[in-house]
Amino acid sequence: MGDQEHQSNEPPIAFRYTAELAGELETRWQQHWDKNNTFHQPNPGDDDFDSTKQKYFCMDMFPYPSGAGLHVGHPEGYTATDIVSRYKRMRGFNVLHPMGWDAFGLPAEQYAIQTGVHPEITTKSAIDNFRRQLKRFGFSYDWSREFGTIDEDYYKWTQWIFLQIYHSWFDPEANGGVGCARPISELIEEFKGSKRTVKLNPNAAEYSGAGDLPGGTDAGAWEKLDRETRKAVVDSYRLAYLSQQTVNWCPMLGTALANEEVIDGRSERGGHPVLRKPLRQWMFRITSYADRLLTGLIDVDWPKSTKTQQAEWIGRSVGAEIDFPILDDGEIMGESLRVFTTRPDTIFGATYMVVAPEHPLVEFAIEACEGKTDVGKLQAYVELTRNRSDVERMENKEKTGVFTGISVKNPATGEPIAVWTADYVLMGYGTGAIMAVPGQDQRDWDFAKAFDLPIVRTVTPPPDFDGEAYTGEGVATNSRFLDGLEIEDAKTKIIDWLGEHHFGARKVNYKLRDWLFSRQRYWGEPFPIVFDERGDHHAVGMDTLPVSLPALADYEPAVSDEPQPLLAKAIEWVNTTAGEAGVAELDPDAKVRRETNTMPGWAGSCWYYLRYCDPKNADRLIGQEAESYWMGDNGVDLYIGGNEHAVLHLLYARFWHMVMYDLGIVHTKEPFGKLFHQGMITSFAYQRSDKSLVPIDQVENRGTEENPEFVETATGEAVKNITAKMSKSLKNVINPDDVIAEYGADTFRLYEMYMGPLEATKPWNTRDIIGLYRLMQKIWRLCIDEATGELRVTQAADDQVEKQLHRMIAKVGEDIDRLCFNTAIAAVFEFVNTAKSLTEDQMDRFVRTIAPMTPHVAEEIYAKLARPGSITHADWPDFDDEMLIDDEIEIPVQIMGKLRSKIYASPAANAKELEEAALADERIKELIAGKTVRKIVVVPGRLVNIVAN
RNA sequence: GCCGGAGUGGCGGAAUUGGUAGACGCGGCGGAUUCAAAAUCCGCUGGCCGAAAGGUCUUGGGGGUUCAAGUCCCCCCUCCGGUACCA
Repeated sequence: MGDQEHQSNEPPIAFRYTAELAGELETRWQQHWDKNNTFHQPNPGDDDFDSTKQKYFCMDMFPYPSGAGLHVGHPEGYTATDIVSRYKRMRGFNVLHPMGWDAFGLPAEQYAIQTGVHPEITTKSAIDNFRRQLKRFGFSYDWSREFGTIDEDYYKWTQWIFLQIYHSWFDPEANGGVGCARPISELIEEFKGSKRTVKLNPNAAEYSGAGDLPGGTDAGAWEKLDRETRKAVVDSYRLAYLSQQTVNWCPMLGTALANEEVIDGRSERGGHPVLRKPLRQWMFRITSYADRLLTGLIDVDWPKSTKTQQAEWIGRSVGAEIDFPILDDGEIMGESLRVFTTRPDTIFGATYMVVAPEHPLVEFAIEACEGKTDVGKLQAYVELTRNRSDVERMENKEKTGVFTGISVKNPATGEPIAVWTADYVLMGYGTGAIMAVPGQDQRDWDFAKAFDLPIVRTVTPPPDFDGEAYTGEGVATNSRFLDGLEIEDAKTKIIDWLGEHHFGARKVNYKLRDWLFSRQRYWGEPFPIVFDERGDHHAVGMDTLPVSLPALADYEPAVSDEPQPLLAKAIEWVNTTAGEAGVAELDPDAKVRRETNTMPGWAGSCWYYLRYCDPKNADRLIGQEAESYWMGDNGVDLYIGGNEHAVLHLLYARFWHMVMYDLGIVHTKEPFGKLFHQGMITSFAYQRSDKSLVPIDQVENRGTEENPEFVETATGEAVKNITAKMSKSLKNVINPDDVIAEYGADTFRLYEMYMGPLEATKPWNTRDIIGLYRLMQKIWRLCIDEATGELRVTQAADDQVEKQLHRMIAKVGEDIDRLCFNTAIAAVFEFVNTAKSLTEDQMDRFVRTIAPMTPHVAEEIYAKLARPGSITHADWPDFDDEMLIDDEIEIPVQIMGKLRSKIYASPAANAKELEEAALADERIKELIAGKTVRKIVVVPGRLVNIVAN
């Protein structure tokens, strides 16, 4: 405080690199870039488009513009893509580096409920704030391509894509069995022309396993069918379909959620409890693409962990479906219970069956098995499990169940076995029924023990095995004709046997479920669908898009057990005519009601990368020329974002892309050629001994700087200094605006890139920022006279500096290519620490090298050097390979692998020369005296190792 | 439980292909400058032994392969992320 008096006595250094100076030059250049459209990238077909250049599509995961503004996590990935984009421009690429807004979503709607302010108003002001903050970082986005998912021009095409999916079906035989989406009109033509058997889609999830196929599986000739049956058949093929089904209902959010959005029985957003409730919903037949979604992962350059996560979510498993004939008083009655198993080889050990409580056979048993089992108990069990939430199910894994009274015949042993129901079998996977093999499955073992059911081992465990169920390798036993076979051979043999006797066949199953696409919220894209008076759905006409979201008087969800979508409140909007809605197949005056569900937040993010390529196109979602150029061979060349999207967004977007690929809208098989996840930025936090966390302002250090002793102020309890997620409640959130005000944007960019590897989780440490601020000052002082603000140029080039400059250029370029920004910055440190003065030409190359990382200061010095145009479009400096080689290098000499001496030699010295030089070294001579040299390993240019004892 | 990733000085981290472990930054110590401080500049900074030269130990722990291991192999521990009654 008092220091200021003294400071004011000093002569001011007018052009020192301070936060004020940084702020001045940064905002000046940001305005300049804005005014001159410096980052504008023309499209193919534009007058100023340079078609000789290769493309580079470099993209961030666009943010949800929250009212809280940018978090320090946002600029981490954004700085990385900005550095790469600027670098690639300088390397002569046409760079597509866009930004937009993922702007539909719950927070704005929740806020609207509280305040009555329309979400559009709050969202738009949040966008303005985000844009202001991003511009303050100097990111080189082509802002002319900016859009939000809430823009009508944009969601018009989101709705359009929905209709493309709605109007399509998946032909699994197409493309030699790979499968392909085709227009639904082609399917109908094939039905009409009798080129295809008219039947319900055998792969339709809404029908499978339940045995409730209306009109049977084979419907007969198309002409003879009534309207309802035709419709049921066609809808069973559509890639977008309506289904009355049990959904994940979240009462707190007032909406149903996709499986991917439910984590441990709670909502992914907010962590609210999720219940199971039947609801009529729009679904996407993403399961048709399970195999392509899986195999497509092989060729993309994505983090291994992300590929694994998606692969596991898809959950392919190979096994067999086996029919167990249902017995009526010991006689086969014609119906069978079908199960899926990955271990058909263990069928001789299948001593009982289990079906899920929702399985139709249980319903049948309740009606038909009076006297064979306690039907009341059975019914009570079904009731109990239905009301049990997922959270409860996960917490309590004790095996429970009831005998259904039904028996089936084990086709392998011929023995009758009992059918039980238990909630450890899930209706949603396989056929909702299993053959229980307690000898080889721990869950079945636990159940068998709990209910005293027989256990037969069919794989011989090792002699020292002392566990319960044995799941390891071994040979079959107690399995008649399989005995002695290894598991894989036994599987093949039993599947063949089952096939011959018509008991079953090989089958591939997936964990992936169809994608629930309806939400009962307001702030989302309306569906381009109407319902006629019979309740049948119709697509609105393409030329009536967009179906605009109507304003509402209030956004409060109706409190009701029967969920009611909010849009139902917009009565005038809901009720329209077929003519208005552009439904050609109905009479124009026919009354129709609009779909009142909205699309989930994922819809807009499923295809935004395509719109960036051609954001203003009014006629198509993307022009052909733009698509072909920007998507190129690889799709998006670099896509950076958080790994929280490893499954959700990245799986959904791939699915939409694949459908669009099949329909000829895009030409690459995958949307994102290279994907990278930036790590989380954490913060320091304090933890009590019970592992609970204490807000940062309730802790004090009662020790010293070197030996800190942190205690909670209120209680005096010792707390541990740890790193944890930044959160409001811990008061350890860093606001990027504050950091920029204190140090400038270039320093901020450098700091986040220097913290560590881009992918690593790293703690924010304000103490460390100063080092990067000092680097900025050193860069500035190296080029600018702090007293005059003029360039500081020397005439005579220093050889050593010249050499270092070449090295830095080589290192920085190489490190940017491999996204190792921390080591690139270390190379800049090394250069600046060595170089005391630069020639004009050296300075020019120096600032071009640092320009991708610190664009403002680089642009300022470049302008002072009076170079024409923006440094943005300057060429990346060349370096000379010759300059990277030293005249003489240090070669370590080891004896028995331990460093004993160093010799100096030409980097070109061969093995013989190095060996001689090493043996001639005084210290080495001394150390090997009296020993026998057994071997000398020489790695030219690296080291000499003498094996002597 | 299963799947992925990680564990290196006081702290963040480097070591790209098995070849000098600790680049670079922070912090710390010492010095120059200053009436003094800030800022800046210079030097030192993994532990232990030693006055020094040097020696010795050291990349979570234990074993192994190799002339040579932070890096490869086997076993174990800890932390982070994902996932889970998926048959």
